[in-house]
Amino acid sequence: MGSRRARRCLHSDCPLPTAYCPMKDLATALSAANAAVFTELGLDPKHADVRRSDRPDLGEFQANGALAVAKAAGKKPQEVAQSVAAGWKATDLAQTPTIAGPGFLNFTVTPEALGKRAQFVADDAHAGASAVETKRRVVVDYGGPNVAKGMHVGHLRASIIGESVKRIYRFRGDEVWGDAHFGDWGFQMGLVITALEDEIGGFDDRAKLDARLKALTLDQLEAIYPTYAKRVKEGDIDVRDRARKATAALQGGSALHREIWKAMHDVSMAAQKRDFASLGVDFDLWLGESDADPLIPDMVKDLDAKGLLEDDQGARILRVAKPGETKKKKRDDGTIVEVESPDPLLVVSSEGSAMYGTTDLATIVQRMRDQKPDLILYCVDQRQADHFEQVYRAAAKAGYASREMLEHIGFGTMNGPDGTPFKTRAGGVLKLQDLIGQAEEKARERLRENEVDTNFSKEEFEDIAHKVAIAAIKFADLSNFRGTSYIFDLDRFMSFEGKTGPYLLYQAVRIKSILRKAEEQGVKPGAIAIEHEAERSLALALDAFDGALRAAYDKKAPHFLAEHAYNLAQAFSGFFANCPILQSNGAIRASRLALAAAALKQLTLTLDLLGIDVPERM
RNA sequence: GGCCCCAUAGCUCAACCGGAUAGAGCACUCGCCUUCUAAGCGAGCGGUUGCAGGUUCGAGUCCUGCUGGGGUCGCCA
Repeated sequence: MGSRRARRCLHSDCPLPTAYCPMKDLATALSAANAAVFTELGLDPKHADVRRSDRPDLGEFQANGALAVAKAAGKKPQEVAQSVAAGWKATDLAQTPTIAGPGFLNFTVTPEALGKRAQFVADDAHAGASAVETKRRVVVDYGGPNVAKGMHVGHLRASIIGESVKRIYRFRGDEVWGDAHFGDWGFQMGLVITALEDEIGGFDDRAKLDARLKALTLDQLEAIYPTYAKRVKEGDIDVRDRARKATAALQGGSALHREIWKAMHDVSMAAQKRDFASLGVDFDLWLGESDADPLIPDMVKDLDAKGLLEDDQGARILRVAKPGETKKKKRDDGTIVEVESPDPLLVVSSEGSAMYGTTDLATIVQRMRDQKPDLILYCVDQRQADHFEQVYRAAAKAGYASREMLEHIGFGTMNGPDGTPFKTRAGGVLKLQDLIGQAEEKARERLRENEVDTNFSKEEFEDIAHKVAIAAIKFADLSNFRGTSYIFDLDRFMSFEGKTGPYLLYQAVRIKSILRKAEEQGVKPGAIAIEHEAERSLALALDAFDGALRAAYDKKAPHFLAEHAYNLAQAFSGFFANCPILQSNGAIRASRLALAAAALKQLTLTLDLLGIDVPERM
């Protein structure tokens, strides 16, 4: 099981399968069978889709295409539904559908089909998940740490969502590179270099500079940057101009500036790697904006040769608006003018330096050269949507990449209880490590209260606390649709009750405990048979994994998988409460044990796709 | 001011191509540990989907207008 060849469903082209092929999820199999009936009746099979029902009291699956088709065929929905129902042949998949309301078809699958499907999930290395039909090469750009800023809560979403998207794409068979894309090349670098210059009174004293660079820490960079950024923001022209010149010097190749930059880069990189590791986030490429820098001169020449650049107020710009695309814009003096929209991409600043759009464009060139991707996903704050639109259009105009293969996976902000972007009580930015620390402390408290099976070693205790903390933080984030902002409330996420990360870990750990005991008692899993209502619910939950995975993949939205993980955990919990495993005997015990093992495998896998690790005990 | 996003139960969030009685969790009320981890399970309570129109067999979902909130509008990223 598990090889690519073996994963192909032999019935995928079969018009009316005579036997249910468990490689397909039940909704897909029912849809195929229903489509065959539609075709036989001369109805458009695209309306034959069957999905999980909103009305479990009437059936487990539903098809409502009869209503849509009836309109096109000029028939009554009820009549269409009746002819479809009459056209259904009894198979081992489902019984003839029942008709309800204006023409809804309701299906109930057979216990045999459910058992076969659950058995497939149990035996399958991918726990019932399908692979993509055509593999693509995909770069996922996420995380976006900044050299001059430590990781704080603002980086959480980019890291958490991007990591999950990367895992989802890879799991379905694409070739995927995650790239951290460090913010290590823009104006900010000139700014911190200028700040350092002020601090040590110039760069003339070589020994002094060396000593300072040697002692440099990320904490210091973090302290310097906001101070100077604030000065510029508040109108300090002198600092701004010096920082711009320093930026241009760095990018122009000044050895001194590069040396200072490197010291800052290295100290920051080391600290960021620790933070990412603690979050369970890993990259295949630890590249940054600076790595695209060598490509910029040739790229600018190329853009120029293609006649795409224009001089404008001392800068060089690339227009990306199509004819007629304009917007009204309010100027500082209050007058309203009509300008092109989107704004042009600023390629070379009046100071001669590269802007972040320039770097992003050059990074596309770089990726097309090195990874040759079919798709590049940018997991970045929604507020940068306009910026990416500019860059993508510029890339398309220059012929570097098609517009379709560049996609911004935007997400909303993480807000505090007051609904504004998250701050600490003191009004500052909460560091990532402090946040994780707070979550871990809550986990420790709960672990101490629990007293179950508590002969944890110090190491295991800390490991569990960490895993619970990360699970709480990540699941809270990923259970919201990424596009909207959400309110960060650590107490709620760590409440250990309800729809939380810890709940999911708890369910997984309970299954592990049973499997350990089964092992000790020499009980082996056996053929799955679905009899009890709770077994049925669990099998249906296991079947739903692939649909959730495909939705998460297509929409680049991990919350579909978060939802699935919760549904599965709940279905297992109901099964656990109603269907004794080790207390039962014979074939029933073997079947239930196999179901439990399948649930654990799929739950662990789903959580892994969300970037969440499961401890052995808790 | 232009453009984009959002508004769903007291709170935090779901709802796939427009489908049936809009779902979860928290909070609140009640029941369940002699039984594989009670961080659990079951039941109840809770809704004019911001407002007003429109499209249609059918609208939380699509269209128009309005109200409220957020974001954004070239030399930061």
